[in-house]
This record gives sequence, C-alpha cells and structure tokens, in this order.
Amino acid sequence: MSIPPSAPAGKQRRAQETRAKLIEAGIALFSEQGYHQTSSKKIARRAGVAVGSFYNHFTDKKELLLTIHKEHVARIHAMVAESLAAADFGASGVHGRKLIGAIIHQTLRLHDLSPDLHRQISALVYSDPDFAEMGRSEEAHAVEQIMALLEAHRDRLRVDDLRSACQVVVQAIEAVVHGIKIFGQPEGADAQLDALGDMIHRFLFRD
Amino acid sequence: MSIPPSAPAGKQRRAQETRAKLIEAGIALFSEQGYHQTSSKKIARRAGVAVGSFYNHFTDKKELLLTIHKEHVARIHAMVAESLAAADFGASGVHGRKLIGAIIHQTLRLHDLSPDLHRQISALVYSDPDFAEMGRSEEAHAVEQIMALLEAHRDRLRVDDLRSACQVVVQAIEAVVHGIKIFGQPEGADAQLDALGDMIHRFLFRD
Amino acid sequence: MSIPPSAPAGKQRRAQETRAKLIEAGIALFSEQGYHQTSSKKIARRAGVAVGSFYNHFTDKKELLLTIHKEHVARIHAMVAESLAAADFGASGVHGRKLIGAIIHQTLRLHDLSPDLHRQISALVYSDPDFAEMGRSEEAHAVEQIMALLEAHRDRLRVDDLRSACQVVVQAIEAVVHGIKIFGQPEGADAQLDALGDMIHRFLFRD
Amino acid sequence: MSIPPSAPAGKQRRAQETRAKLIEAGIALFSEQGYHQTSSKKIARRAGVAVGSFYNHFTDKKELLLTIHKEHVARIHAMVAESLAAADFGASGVHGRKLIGAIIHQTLRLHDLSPDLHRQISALVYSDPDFAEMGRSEEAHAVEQIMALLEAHRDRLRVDDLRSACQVVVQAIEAVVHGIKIFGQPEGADAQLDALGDMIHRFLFRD
DNA sequence: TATGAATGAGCATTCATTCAT
DNA sequence: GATGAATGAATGCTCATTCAT
Repeated sequence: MSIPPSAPAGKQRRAQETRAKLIEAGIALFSEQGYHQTSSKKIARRAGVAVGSFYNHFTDKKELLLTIHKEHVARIHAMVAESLAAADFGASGVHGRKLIGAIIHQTLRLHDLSPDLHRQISALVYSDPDFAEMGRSEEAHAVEQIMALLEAHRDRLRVDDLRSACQVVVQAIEAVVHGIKIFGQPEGADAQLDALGDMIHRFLFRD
Repeated sequence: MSIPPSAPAGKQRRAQETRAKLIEAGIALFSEQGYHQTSSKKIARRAGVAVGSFYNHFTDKKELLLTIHKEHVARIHAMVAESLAAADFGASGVHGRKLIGAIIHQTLRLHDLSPDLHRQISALVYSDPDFAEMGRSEEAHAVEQIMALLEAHRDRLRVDDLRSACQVVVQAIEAVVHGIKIFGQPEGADAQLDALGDMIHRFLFRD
Repeated sequence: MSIPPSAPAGKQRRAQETRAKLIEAGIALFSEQGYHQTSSKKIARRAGVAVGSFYNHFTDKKELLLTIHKEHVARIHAMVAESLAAADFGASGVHGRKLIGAIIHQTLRLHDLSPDLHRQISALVYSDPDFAEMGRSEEAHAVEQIMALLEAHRDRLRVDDLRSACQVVVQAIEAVVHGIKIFGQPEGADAQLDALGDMIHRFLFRD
Repeated sequence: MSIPPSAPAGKQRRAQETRAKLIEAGIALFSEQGYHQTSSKKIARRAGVAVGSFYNHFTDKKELLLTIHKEHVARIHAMVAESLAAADFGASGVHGRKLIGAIIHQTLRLHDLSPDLHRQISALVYSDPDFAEMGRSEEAHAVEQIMALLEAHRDRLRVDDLRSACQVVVQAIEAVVHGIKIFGQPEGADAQLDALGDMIHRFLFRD
C-alpha cells in the first residue's frame, strides 16, 4: 500500500525506462541518419517499443530532439562549471593568452561529445525557428560566461564595449571549431587554433 | 542556314522559359517554406507547368537548389570582382582598418541578396554532404581572395602563417554576418561589426 | 492468464482479417486484371482498407502474390497427398496406363482451382527471377513425387535414368495441361490427353 | 525527277534507317531489361532518335515487340525450311529415332538465337491475349510441319490420331527445351534430351 | 501507460502520348 | 518524317498520428 516516494513504483519505473530507451534510440538515429531521415516509427523500433509509446512520451520527433539537446546542454553546462571551478581562471596572475587558449580548448572538448548530433542540430538552427531560438539563448549564455571570466582582468583589457567584443569572440570560436570538428579538416587545425587564439588575445588584451 | 544561333528556335526558347520559371518558383518556395517543406509538385504548380516538366529539366529538387545556388554564387563572384576592381584596395596607401572594414562591408552586402535562401542553404551545408562540399569550396575561394588582397600589404602584416590567419578571419566574418543577417539581431549590429573589424585589424596589422 | 491462446485477442484478430481481405482482393485483381495492371492502391481499395494497411502487411505487391501462391501450393500439396493416400497407387497390381492416367487427371484437377491466377504466375515464372526459382522448386517437388510413385513399379519400368525420365514426363504433362486449361482449347482436349497418356506409358513401362 | 523504285530516295532511306535503329534498340532493351521495364523513351534514347520518331513508326511498344517477333519467326521459318530441304528427312530409309533426334536438335538450335528475348515473349504469351494468339498459331505451324514430316513414314507409325499426337509431341519438346534453354539447367540436359527423344520415338514409331 | 493496426494525405518519380516546329 | 518539350494521371511507397484494446 505504501509506496516510498523516493523509489518509484514499478509502473513509474517502467515509464522512465521506456522514455530512456526512446531518448537513446533518438540520439543514435538522429546522429546516424539525420533528423529528416528519422521517423517516429524507426525510433520506436530501435527502442524496442511500440509507436504509440513514442507519442505517450513526446508530442513529435522535434520535441524529442529538443529534449535530447536540452539534456545535452545541461550536461555541458555542468562540465564547464566544473572546469571553471577547478582551474581558477579568475586568478589575476593568469596570462591573457593562456586564458584564451583554455577557453578555446574547452569549446573544442565540448564538441567531442557527439559531433554528429551537433551537426544535425546546427542544421536545424538555420532552418527551424525553435532551434534558432535555442541557439540564440545558448550563445547568450556563453557570452555571459566569458564576460564574467574576463571581468577579473578588466584592467588589462583594451576593449570598451565588452559585451559586443564577447559576442564576436564567441561567434569566432564557434565558427572555427565547427570548421574543424564538424566539417572535419584536421589538417591545419592546430595552426588555425593558434591563429584564433592570437586574434582574440590581441583583440582583447592590452598586452 | 536559316537559324540565327543567337536567337534560339522556338522549341529551345520555350524550354529555356520553362526552366527559368522553375528556377524562379524554386527560389521563391525554398525561401518561403524551406527546402524540406518544398516538393517538386509545389514547384511545378508555382511555375505554372506540369510536374513532368520539372523532371524534364532537373533530376530532383536537390539538383534544382544546387543549380540555383551555383548561379547565385557566380553572380556574387562577379559582383566581388567588380568591387575589387573599382576600389583598388591594393593601393599601399590604404589604411589597414579601412581595408578590413571594406571586406566586412562587402560580405554584408552579399548577404542582402536573398537571405532566406541563404539560410536554407546554410542548413543544408550542415546536413547534406553535397552542400557541405560546396560550402568548403566557397570558403576556400574566399580565403584565396583575401590572401591575394593582403599580399599587397605584406610588410605591414604581423602574421607568419597567412593562410591559417585568413581562414580564421573568413570564418569569423561569416559567423558574425550570419548572426546579424540570418538570425537577425539588428540591435547591436554596428557595435559587433566594429568589434569584428577591430579584432581582425589588430590581429593582422602591425599598426 | 486470461488470454486463451487459441482465440487471438482483438488486435490480432483484426489484423488477420485485414490480411485476409488483402489476400482475397489480391487474388481477385491479379486474376482479373493481371499482375502488372494491378497496383497496391487498387488492391487496398478492393479490400476496403487504406493503402497504408497494405504496406503494414506486405512489403509490396510481389510479396503479396508470392504469399498467395505459397498458400495455394500448400493447399495443392495437401490435396495431392490426400489423393495418393486414398488411391493406393503403390499397389503392384495397378496397370501402368491407369497410373499414368491418374497422374494426368490429378494435374488437370489442380489447374481447375484458379486458372487465371495460375496463368499470371506462369508469366512471372518467365520474367521474374524469384518466381522462376519457385517454379523450379515446384517442378523438383513434382519430380520427387512421381519418382516415389514409380519406385513401386521398378521391375516393370523400361527406363534406366528414372530421374531424367520423370523430369521430362513432368514437363510434358505440365505443357499439355497448360495448353488445355490456360490457353483453353477444349476441342481435342480428350484426344490430346489420351495421346499424352499413351506417350508416357509407352515411354516408361515395359508393357 | 525520276526516282528508281529499287533505290529509295534519301527521305525514304532515312525513315528505314530510323525504323531499323528502333528495332535494334528494342531487341536490346527488351532482352536486357524485360518488356515491362522498357519504356518508349528508353528505346528512343538507345536508338539515338527522338521519342516522337518512335511513335511515327510504331503505335506503341507492344507493336514494336510484335514486329520484332514476327521478323524473328520469319527468319526461323526460313532456317527450318532450309534445314528440311538439306536433310531430306522424308527419305523412307531414315530411322525413326534419328528423325526425332533431328527435330529436337532443330528446336534447340532455334532457341539459341536470342534466348532472353524468347523468355520475355514467353511471359507475354501467358499474360497478353495478342501474344497468346501468336503463340497458338506458331504452335499450329509447328504441328503442321511435323505432321508433314511424319506423313512420309505413315506405315511405320503406331498412332491413329496423328494431329493430336503431334500436338502433344510439339508441346513436350517445347517444354523440355524451355527448361534447358530458358531456365538454364545445363546439368542433366543431355540425359533429358535423350529421354525426350526416346519417349517420342516409342510413342510414335512401331519400332 | 503500453500496444500496434489502421489511416489517407502526401511524396518523388515515371509513363505513354501529343503536337507545334 | 523528325524533333523533343510538355503533359498530368498514375505508381509505389512513407509518414505522422489516432485509438481501441
């Protein structure tokens, strides 16, 4: 009779499992075959679940992908927060060029998580309003974070409009990392990353 | 003897007209509704021709969009060539910051041509291998052009690896311009463009 | 606990009904209009179900016809087995000519089941590899059966290579029966069947 | 002004050439891809001719195939007539078994001409009334010919109803040859042909 | 919640045929 | 006769979604 709230009953646990299987299947199929080539039927089949169950958990495949992406972003934010805490980039002694390099490196690492899925989502950012909105808010988040980071080095910065500067920096990093990780040109990657770091450093720091 | 080569005979002219109508309809629909929401039937209807005629001229809608884009790119290259010839950016007297500003401005203008179509193609660059390849080659072209432009100012440049520098610069410009023209944030656009120009200028030029 | 395995639950029963309706419609249309003139849409309409339902049950119309034919062949094999058991053709006292006559008669009866469908399948045996394969295996089956039948009369046979003899016999019977049942020349049918029986009898039996 | 009737003028000759090219293309495509997979457009393309030209010469692809087949049959009849004249099978001294063997051999040879085309036509004999009619008349022709051949050996024959006997014989030969040439089982072919010859010989000849 | 059969609009594509040049 | 662009009905098939069990 008494169901402990912290340990969900069998029915609830089963539902959670179904949901998890659908998410996993969605990640696999969206990555392998692309968003438009993936149908709810395929997802259900891959998850080993009935089509109806798919619609019990998600209104359509777009919602599934948004869900997947949100969880992905949450995990990334956690990773970033952890990295920042560990590295203590705020310490005023850190050299500017090193800080920039660390930021770039961080971005690179984030793209290692699931580059194929990322590629599909990037496509939707261009073609679907909901994903476009998501992309904007993620970018804004990144801008806030970098601004906070640079705040500690205020006196060594040579830019007046820090927000605009950070927007441009974030977009430049994102673009170069995409070029490397999504369009996959490993040749010249290191040289490009060096150039990127130099560019941003000279832009932001007085010296 | 009786067929002037410059004025194509009736059958050929009619074919060209149909082709033109299909291209126009394709541009309109791809821009308005997006690539995946546009079907060959819709295109034919909008062009005022039969479905069969669509397939007489193009193997499928992808080929139509590639054709459209290729013509678009050709027009852009022509425009750029013309601008370069007119402005004489090679003159060694031109100030570096001004040159960068001009390049950015040029890129901005190109995106005014048909931003909605551009947005759809950008999506496909992420999700379709053929468009990805096209994107790569266009970027390479832009890099070549900027390298040629900077060659005239060699002694005032502070970068060693000019190619990597130009790749990063091209990607940064493209990213910021996309943010403004495609995701449409006019607020702060000018500030961002200034920041972008400053960043590139400080990166490339000794002073 | 509560679902009797012998009486399928509602969903399953409904599916079986739909399947049955599709098969029936397929038989009717393939017979009336021929294989190539029959489309999945027509079949679905005739069966009173949606096109999608057709594809829930069969991958395409070829699979439907193969299914129909397999069930048909299974029924025929059952009939033949029954006839053989009833008639006791193995009894050594049976006269050779009578045995041959019985085999021919049996083949004739099989062709009464659905001659129009049989005609369509015969066409496909010539033009489609899958049906060709099926035709081969059915012929092989018939050869085995007749060989088994003749084994009991070994000492009265005048052929050495029984397998080759049976192959030729099976093909001859099939050909003549087709001439009568499929190309429908009732005039002279009896005379031809007599001739066929005599031919085979004189070929196989010493007397 | 005066056009020699035996040497057709340029226009007529060109028409004949077009027709010939279409026939050749038809033979190639019907053989390679099958009747239903071949379209008038494909035929015209293969012939290096406009679609319209196809319809100038034939009402549809069926008429083309009928034409092809008729010419084919005419050539075969000529071959057979020639063979008969050369071999003098009528000579009363010829042994019956040898005669039968020669007839079978002749049939085999005819099937070497274009087995793939023959296969396609055989399919149509089952599925199309016009081809069925053609098949019937060819068979009747073969029956007449064999009857004429056997007439010379009347006194050595043991059958009363010669027509029915010949019908059965023709069908048996055709069936076994199809098994070998069209369904291609070279293993056992010789044994089957021997059996076939023995069967017919024992059937028709007193000794 | 879970199931999976049913739905029918929609899609990409082909085809035989016409007809103005 | 020759041409080949135009036609639009038809084909095979997929899809997101519903709903009775």
